[in-house]
Amino acid sequence: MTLSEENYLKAIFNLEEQTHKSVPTNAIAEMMETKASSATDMVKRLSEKELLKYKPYQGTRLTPKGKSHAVKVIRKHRLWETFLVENLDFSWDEVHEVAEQLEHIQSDKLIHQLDKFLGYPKTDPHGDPIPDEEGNIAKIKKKVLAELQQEDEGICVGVDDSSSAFLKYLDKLDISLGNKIKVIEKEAFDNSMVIQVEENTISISSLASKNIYVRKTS
Amino acid sequence: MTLSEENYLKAIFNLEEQTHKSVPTNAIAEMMETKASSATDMVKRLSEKELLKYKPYQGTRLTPKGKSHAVKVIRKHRLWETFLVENLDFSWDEVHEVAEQLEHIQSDKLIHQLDKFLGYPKTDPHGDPIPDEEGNIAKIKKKVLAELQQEDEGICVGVDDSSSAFLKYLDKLDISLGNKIKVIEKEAFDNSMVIQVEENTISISSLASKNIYVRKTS
DNA sequence: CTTAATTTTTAGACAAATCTAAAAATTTGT
DNA sequence: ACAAATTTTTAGATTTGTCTAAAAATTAAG
Ligand SMILES: [Mn+2]
Ligand SMILES: [Mn+2]
Ligand SMILES: [Mn+2]
Ligand SMILES: [Mn+2]
Repeated sequence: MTLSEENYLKAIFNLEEQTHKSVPTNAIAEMMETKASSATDMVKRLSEKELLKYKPYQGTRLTPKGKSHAVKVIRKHRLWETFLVENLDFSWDEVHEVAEQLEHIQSDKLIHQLDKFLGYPKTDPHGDPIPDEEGNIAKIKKKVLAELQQEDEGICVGVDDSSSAFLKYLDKLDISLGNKIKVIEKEAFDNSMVIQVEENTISISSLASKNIYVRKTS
Repeated sequence: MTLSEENYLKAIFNLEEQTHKSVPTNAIAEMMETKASSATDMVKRLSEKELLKYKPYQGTRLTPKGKSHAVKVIRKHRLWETFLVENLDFSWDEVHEVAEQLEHIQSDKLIHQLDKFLGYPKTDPHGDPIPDEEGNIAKIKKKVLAELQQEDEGICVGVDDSSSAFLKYLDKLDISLGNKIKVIEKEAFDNSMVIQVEENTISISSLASKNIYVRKTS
């Protein structure tokens, strides 16, 4: 399995998770930041290897074999991100690029031992669940902050957009995983919110509140 | 810089260190386990990028730029090997393959932080010096065990052959880095030796004793 | 239902890294 | 010195992954 094949597999897995429908070629190309013709070529190769089912013009779906491989790559990605933050003083907005490389290292022992070294973490630095050795992914109970009503309280458990720009913005507002968040006010006009994060009271836009996940506590 | 280019650079660096002469194409091909024609192609590409000087039929020598890059890859290789042994319970005969992949991960911060995390180790699990951030490689004072005379004593500081087979053999004999070794007897007939390693007395062949490095202490 | 817009595939080209087979240069042996 | 052996390079082919441009299929609109 080549690096490029693994990246496509991961992209297709994520797209399929979102819609639970067969994935259009253009969606793959967009996610991979490549051309549709390249995506077609790759999809044909992966189909040849029985990692996915592909019908021309009908899009693709991963086979169990393809899914299982994609999940392994995601497991590695999230374990490495955890290592970078926990042990090498990376911040959560710096880890993605490096994990994007590390996720392709081939060694069962390495990943097993890394998991052990980290103490079998359940989630990565962005709150995303780390698949276990058998490929099971725990479902994390979460709601978008934007859905909470005035006076509602929750704990920050993840982000939808984990781009460096958004994560840095959250750092500036002192919002991080595990923080207690309370909705003070919701502005109907633009859907912005005034929230209390631990001790601080701040205002955030609708765009931001739609990208923050919380576990409701009240 | 591609993975393959980095592997060639490292191979050429090592060959040049051995002989301090310009490196023949066949030697490169042999070390890379590839064909001479492939080595020629790659050497031309690296020459194009000014990482080495290549004159047809005359062999190649790395430029300072090429050397510096090779040393960076070696630094990464040895830091990762150290991490695997120190933190992930790998044994010294298991690390090479994985480090061979990890050495190509591109991130200055990663390698700087890994070095810090490990406590700035001076040598890797095979006793080889780890180049510092500026590319300086400490010279390790060492002698092959085979050169010691009867009654001489030393400390095991490295191995020449770090193949898995040889390292496992050393494990079986309980020889590891830092062990005190004393020459009890040298057999003129086949150059085998009887040595005392810490508390154990064992006999080793000439081939083995030529692949073990010691720092003489008496 | 037929045309227009969009999506997807095919055709052909290119760079990287490799190979085999053949040609060319260098080194060795007498 | 000259033929033979060895080393090295070239020529041409292959695989992976990508691209552009054009053709084909599907979907949307009037
Ligand atoms: Mn990746
Ligand atoms: Mn993540
Ligand atoms: Mn390598
Ligand atoms: Mn080593």
